[in-house]
Parts: sequence; C-alpha cells; structure tokens
Amino acid sequence: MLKKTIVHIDMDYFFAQIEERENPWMKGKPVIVGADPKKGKGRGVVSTCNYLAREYKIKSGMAISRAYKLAPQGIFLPVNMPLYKKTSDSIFKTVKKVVPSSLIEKVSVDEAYIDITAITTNKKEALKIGGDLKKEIFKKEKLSCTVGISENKMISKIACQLAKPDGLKLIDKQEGRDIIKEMNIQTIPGIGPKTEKVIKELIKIENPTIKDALEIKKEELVRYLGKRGNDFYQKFRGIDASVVTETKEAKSVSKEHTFSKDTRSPDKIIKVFKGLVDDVLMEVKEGEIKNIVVVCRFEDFKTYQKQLSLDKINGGYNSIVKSSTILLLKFLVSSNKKIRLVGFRVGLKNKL
DNA sequence: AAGTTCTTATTAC
DNA sequence: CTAACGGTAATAAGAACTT
Repeated sequence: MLKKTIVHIDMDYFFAQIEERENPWMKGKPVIVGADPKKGKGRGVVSTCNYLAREYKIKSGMAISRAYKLAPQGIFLPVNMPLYKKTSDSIFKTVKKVVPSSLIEKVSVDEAYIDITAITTNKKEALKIGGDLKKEIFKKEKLSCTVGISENKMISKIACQLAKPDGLKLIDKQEGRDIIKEMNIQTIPGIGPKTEKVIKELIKIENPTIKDALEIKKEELVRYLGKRGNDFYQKFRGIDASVVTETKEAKSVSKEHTFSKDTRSPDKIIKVFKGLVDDVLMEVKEGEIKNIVVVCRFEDFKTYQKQLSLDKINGGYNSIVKSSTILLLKFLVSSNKKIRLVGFRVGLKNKL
C-alpha cells in the first residue's frame, strides 16, 4: 500500500516525436527541433531531439550551431508550437478521463503530475492505471510516453526519468530513498549548476552524491541556500511534501526576440519591440495588468530589465505602448553596445 | 520600520 | 580553436524607494 499515489507522466522526446509521426521518412535519422541552422537562424538552441540524435551527443539546450557540427546529416526543424499545443490538448483530454482537473498539475506542454490516491493506493492497480493511460494516449495520438509512480512528486519524477523512453515504473518510499543515494545532487529538482557549486564548496567533495549531501546539517543548508535549504534537506531524504496543485492561470505574459544579428539600429529594434508589445497586449485584458517590464540583452549577453507599475500611469493600451518604448529607449541611450535581444512582459493583477 | 517597487539570479521545460 | 547560448514562466532575495 502507498501513502499517496502520485503519477508523473512525461511524453518521450515530445516535439521530435510529433515531427516523426507527421513525417515518417524522418525515422532512422537524427531529428533536432530548434531552428534551421542553414537559413541564418543559427542562433537558437535545441528544444528536443530524438534518441538517434542523442547518440551523436546532441542534447536539449545545446546551441543549434553546435548540434549541426555533431550531426550535419540530421533533420533540423523549427519549433511548430501550434501543432505541439494541439497535440498536448488532446493528450490532456485523455488524462482528464482518469481524474478531474483539480488533481492534475500541468508542468509544461508535455509533462504533468496526477494524484490518483483517491482511485487506488495499491501498487498493482496503480501500475495498471499508468499502463492504461499510456495505451490510451498511444491509441489516440500515436505517441509514446513514460509514466513514473511513487508516493510523492519528486520520486515519481525520478522514476519517470529512469524508465524513459516508453516506460512504466513504480518506486516506493524505501526504494526511492535508496535509489537516490547514489545519484548526482542535480537529480533533485531545484538544484542546478549554481546550487550544486554551493553545496560542493560546503562539503568539499568533487562529485557529491545525495548520500554525501545527507551529511549536511539542515541549518547549514538554510544558511547557505535560504529557505530552499529546508526543502533540499527533505528531498535528499526522499521526502517531498508538496501537493499536486491544479495548474492556475499565468501570473505574467511575455514575449522576447533575439535578433539574427546584434544591432543598434533604432528602427529595427523599435519595430520588433512594438510587435512584441502588441502580441502581449493582445493576450491580456486591459484592466488586468499590474506592471510592465522591458528586457534588453546586449551583445556581451549581459541582460537587464526595467519595470514600471501601472498604478502611476493610466493603464490604457496606448499609454502602455508609450511607456514601454520610453523604457526601451533608455537602454539604447545607456550604452553603445549592440543589442542581442529585446523582450516585453506584463505582470497580472489578482493572481496571487 | 514596514510595505512596495525594482532588479538580478537561478531554475525548469 | 573557442565560443556557441531561445523563449516562456516562476520564485527567491536584496536594494531602493515610499509611506
């Protein structure tokens, strides 16, 4: 019996798998979704790639130009988000047949946590539900996914990672505690490169595992990592008290754009920027906006933002366009470096 | 002194 | 040979500014 039954479902190499489904001739070749390196759009990164591409050491987040060097014979595709979104919606419809939306926490287009405690806490039955869900999704969308099951979100996610691709795996509490001991501390969600560095320096171990991290006192973690230290202390021990929470509306909406070539041409910059502002404002209701934020990344990759609360100015679209452009111009004036990226974001009211 | 706003840093997918 | 490094969103922490 499980205390709780938490399912983590994650589509396998989602974007690339959809592309393979749409274009079966691509199977058997490395498929890399990100951008086309040949059409001057070589500034992107890899969003997703299929497993064959991974054999060439291509990974998510890698510069597309580098991926191209690793596998120039690969199929490089731009991100076709409308298609992936549509597919995602269909998959979530299937998930909602298992439990109501209130028990589904959508992490991204291709990933979610599902609390099925109310249906079963029996391991066999839980695996049956997970397996059936995989079958349903495959029947409907011809896409494979992996399902991890455990008593909390963290371990079910780890189970999922271990079972990929096209897997189904249940790890109970005791097993979870043991398995993670030998793993790298970046296995813990929330610990990235920077946090790992802090922990390394704390315990003076070159390649620390979670077992090593168990030696650290809670107070030490809190002192060096703030309130997250508490969380990590628990998570090193396989404990994750966070609850599956229905996905709520966004608290902010943003658009950004990286120029294909760094520029200082105000014409180009302002034109692109106005487009971003228009796109964002089209997505939100006029009275909902709490503040606006303008983002600017210079050629040296240094990134800054300037923001303005809307209490001060009247919140009409026209005044927002005007104020945001003024903020943007401040960046132009503040430096004579070329600009790599501009972005625009609005924070929304009543979302807390 | 407390509350709000602004800015940067980090993480994740 | 070294640098390469998107877009969207959340959260934490600290500085700066108001009240």
